[in-house]
Amino acid sequence: MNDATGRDQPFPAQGGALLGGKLAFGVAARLSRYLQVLAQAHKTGTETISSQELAEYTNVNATQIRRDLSAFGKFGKRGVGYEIEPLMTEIRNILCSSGQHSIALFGAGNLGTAIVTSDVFADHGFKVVGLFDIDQQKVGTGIGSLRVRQNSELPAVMEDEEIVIAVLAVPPEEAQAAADDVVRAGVKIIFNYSEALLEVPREVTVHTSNPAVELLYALYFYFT
Amino acid sequence: MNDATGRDQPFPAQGGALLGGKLAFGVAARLSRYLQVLAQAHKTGTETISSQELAEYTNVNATQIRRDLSAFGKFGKRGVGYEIEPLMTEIRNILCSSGQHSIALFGAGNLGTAIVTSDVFADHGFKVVGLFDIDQQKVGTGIGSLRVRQNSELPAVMEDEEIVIAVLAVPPEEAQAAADDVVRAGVKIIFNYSEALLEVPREVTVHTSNPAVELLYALYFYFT
DNA sequence: TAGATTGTTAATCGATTAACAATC
DNA sequence: TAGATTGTTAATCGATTAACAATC
Repeated sequence: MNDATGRDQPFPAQGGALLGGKLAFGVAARLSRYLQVLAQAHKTGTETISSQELAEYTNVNATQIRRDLSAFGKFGKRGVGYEIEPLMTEIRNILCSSGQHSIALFGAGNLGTAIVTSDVFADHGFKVVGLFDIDQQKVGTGIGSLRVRQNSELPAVMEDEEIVIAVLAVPPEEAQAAADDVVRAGVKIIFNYSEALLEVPREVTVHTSNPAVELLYALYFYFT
Repeated sequence: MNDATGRDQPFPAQGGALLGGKLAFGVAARLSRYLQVLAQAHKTGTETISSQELAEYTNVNATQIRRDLSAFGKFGKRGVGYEIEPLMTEIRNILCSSGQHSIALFGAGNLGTAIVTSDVFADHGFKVVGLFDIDQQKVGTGIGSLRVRQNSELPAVMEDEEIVIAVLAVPPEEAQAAADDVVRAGVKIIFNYSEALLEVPREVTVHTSNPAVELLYALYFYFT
């Protein structure tokens, strides 16, 4: 069977989920969310989960979830659901994210400290390997097992570690300067916790954390 | 002209953006993101913005943006773009979010402190009116102009202030207990900064912050 | 077996995109 | 005017949903 592009596919074609072997944007985003829920359910000792339960936690329709997963194989058991651990492995393989990924964290203030001491990134194989701050008072001090470095030390750290991602936990007025530093050092993905708009070259991807934006439309649906 | 539902609409119907006077989910989400970018651009003193520029910052297609906006009126000037301040007012009206909204913040640790001292919520009219922690050592101390209270004081605070939103900035192992507290007090929207999965009644909406999820699929598109 | 849930189809709806006349 | 950008159309693609046979 051919997909809409008219070419034979290396994987079973399903409603355009795959474009020439590459996942469609939406599918990849949803698979990541499934993985997050699976990881948390796994922590609590749960062993199987149904598409219905996954749907409740991800706000993705249960049929959509079954359809997304069945594009890659028959991972479920009828009448039972999906085994969590094997499914996590499958999704990690599909997303090419089974390994460890090193990240550089900018900002050793309250937010940076909160990030370093939490598991939000660690749970998905992300490890903070460098912590940077422009405040000379903080440079040299330690947070957890990390020593705070100057921003200018990023290139040196990147000689030892392959760093593709930088997380900016700095005040909005410092965000652009930090972004410039990490772009210059060759980082390709920036996660921006500040509300500032960042100017970056086209090949660099910026993801901005936007709690207020999510609350705005949640409120809209609450009030109407 | 009728929309796909076959009923006359109180607003100009545009490709199903409006469902019986209520915005479609996707439209409301995008309008919120436009508002965030407009607010930041406004801060830097910019007065007009083109759909192309908005597209770069929101990762929404420029045609989509023009189409979303033109469903509510002709806000732009051909050859120039959109005036930022009036457009913000229009979008706030569409989203019914022109006023101030009070939020309760749980967790007076590093993350809670970072939130209270930043503008991410304040920029969109959200004001933290109550700060709560279960750590008795912290209760009574002050962060900014706020005094840390016991979780059990939430109902009392809600007698003075209408609080629809709670933000949970607590460790994952405390998140469910905090969620139970806020649900019991009648809060309808929870923003969860922890990675924990929360069990809440059907009428309560949970939004979970998921930086790692966004990085997972950003990495996928970087590696493929 | 009986109950539950997957895998899959088909139909509909919303999002995306290119293109371009209108007009500032 | 010339250049730029909106407002709008039309065509395509992906997401959503209900429904249900297959099967654990």
